Amino acid sequence: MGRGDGSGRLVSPEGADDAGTGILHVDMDAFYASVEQLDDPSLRGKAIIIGAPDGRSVVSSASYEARRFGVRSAMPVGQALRLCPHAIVVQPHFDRYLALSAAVMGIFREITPLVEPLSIDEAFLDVRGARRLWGSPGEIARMLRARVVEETGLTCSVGVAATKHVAKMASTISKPDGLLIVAERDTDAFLRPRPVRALWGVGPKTAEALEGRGIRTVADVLDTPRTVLDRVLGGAMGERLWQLSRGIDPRPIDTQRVEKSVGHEETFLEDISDDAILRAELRRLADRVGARLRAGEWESATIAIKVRFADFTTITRSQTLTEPTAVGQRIGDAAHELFGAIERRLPVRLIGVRAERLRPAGGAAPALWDDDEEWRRVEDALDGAAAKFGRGAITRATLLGRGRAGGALPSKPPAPGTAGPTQALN
DNA sequence: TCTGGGGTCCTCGGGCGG
DNA sequence: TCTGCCGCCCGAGGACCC
Repeated sequence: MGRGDGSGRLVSPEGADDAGTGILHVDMDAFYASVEQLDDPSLRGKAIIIGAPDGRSVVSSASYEARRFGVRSAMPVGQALRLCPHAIVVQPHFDRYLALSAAVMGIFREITPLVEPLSIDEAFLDVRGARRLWGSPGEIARMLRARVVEETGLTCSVGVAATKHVAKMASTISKPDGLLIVAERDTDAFLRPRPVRALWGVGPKTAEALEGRGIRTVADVLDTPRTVLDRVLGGAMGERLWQLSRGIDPRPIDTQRVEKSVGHEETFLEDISDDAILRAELRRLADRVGARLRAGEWESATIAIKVRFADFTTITRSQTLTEPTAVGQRIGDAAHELFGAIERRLPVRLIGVRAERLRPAGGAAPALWDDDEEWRRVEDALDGAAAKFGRGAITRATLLGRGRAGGALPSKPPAPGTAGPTQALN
């Protein structure tokens, strides 16, 4: 989501040169806030902040009326309200955002199949193959903006360029409700005056490191030898910056991005020292992670936990399992083991569980277990049956007492501690 | 002022095997 | 058999993005 306040906006005039372009970056304007204003007319034209009202919440999105007062995403809600005391805090409605996101992505896919969603509210489109059908990239961008506002009531900003990186920079500069086309031949002139902070991957720390050496704009980067960039930023980042500042970005539109990890974390309303509460929370998070893995038909080979202490220091610990799993119980066991090895000197502010190194569930079975209550019932049945008959005697019928679709039974019982429907029944 | 939750990618250091 | 080198994997932490 864009973080600007809309000042210093640049847009292209009708009929602007779009030679050599073909990549669009579409970014919805203040997406969550705009959806709330769409659904509740009494909020229109007002400063609104999307966030939970509790003490430790941050701003997820803010209307442009609030941004004018300096309110930004990721800012603590308390701070935002000091900057803009009349702002209305609205609780997020993620289901609604997802539905509108799906509608918008649907419009994109009617224009070209080459759509790469980047997040809930933005996507790259490759329209180079759609010219004959819809016109030039500039014409397609204008049509797309009109369709989005007609069909959803929401506005978006679009950058049109020869590469993903320049298209993204262009959409950011055109916000809100704008269109900026950067013809291929104008790329260098477009990039040169931009601050280094505008380059993809340059955040506060990298910008500080660069500015400490007098590198403030893209033009400065162009004047800096590659060896210096490598020394300051490391090889990978040095190369990326060197290329992006020259408008080099060969990344194609990736329509098939796969998840690499899934996790859940939670910041407590108050810091917690009680071991039992923290362990119970780890179990709860592990169950949610397991449910997500099963829903996506994934297994995870590595479980990681994250602990943030009262002083905001944050540590992570991870463990590679002997067998990949999607079972909440097993994930929770690993999380407890990792947690037990941590030296705790301070109360805990945040705790999280993440499953990494995902792979498709072994051989697999669709996610049979789509809610945790059912899963617990099955776990209980499994434990009960194992105690009574031994694990080797467990069958699907023993567990469920009714028929369900699924694969063959395992040839041997699962190892203790790894038993669960995903392994036991596939 | 007091810092969410979901992620990705990169770097660095240590262990290990050839 | 010992040592050094190299590549690879793993774990931890940090920066960044929305």
